[in-house]
Amino acid sequence: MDERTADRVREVIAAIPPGRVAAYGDIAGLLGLPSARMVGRLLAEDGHDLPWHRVLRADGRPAHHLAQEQLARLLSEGVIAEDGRIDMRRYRWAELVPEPPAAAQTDLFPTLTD
DNA sequence: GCGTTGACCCAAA
DNA sequence: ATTTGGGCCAACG
Repeated sequence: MDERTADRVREVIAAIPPGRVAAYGDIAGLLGLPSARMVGRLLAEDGHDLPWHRVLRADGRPAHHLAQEQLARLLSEGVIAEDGRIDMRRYRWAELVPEPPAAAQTDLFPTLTD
């Protein structure tokens, strides 16, 4: 993964508003990355500056090792976990768009669509 | 090059 | 609701 792509990933994550969340796969899909693992990998080594707590797994559960801290941080900005799980339907920010439905909201991230 | 190892994802059982 | 299995892909030894 080149630096350029890494920067785009960081941009997207940094843009997630407080109180909203996104799945690793959402971000990967948004940028056209081949695998959601890449997002997790990036955060693992270089996520300290980013709002990493707003990124969770697709099922609404936090990353295994960071579960406590992540849920605590989310809670402090209004994202309530129920039984250790976040309701993605309510808090999800970015959505993966496999096939852009007509003139969709492509202006959300004009600089990232290439 | 090959085998492991992950802040992953999804369909099926 | 969980577990299993397959697919994914870069980094490391």
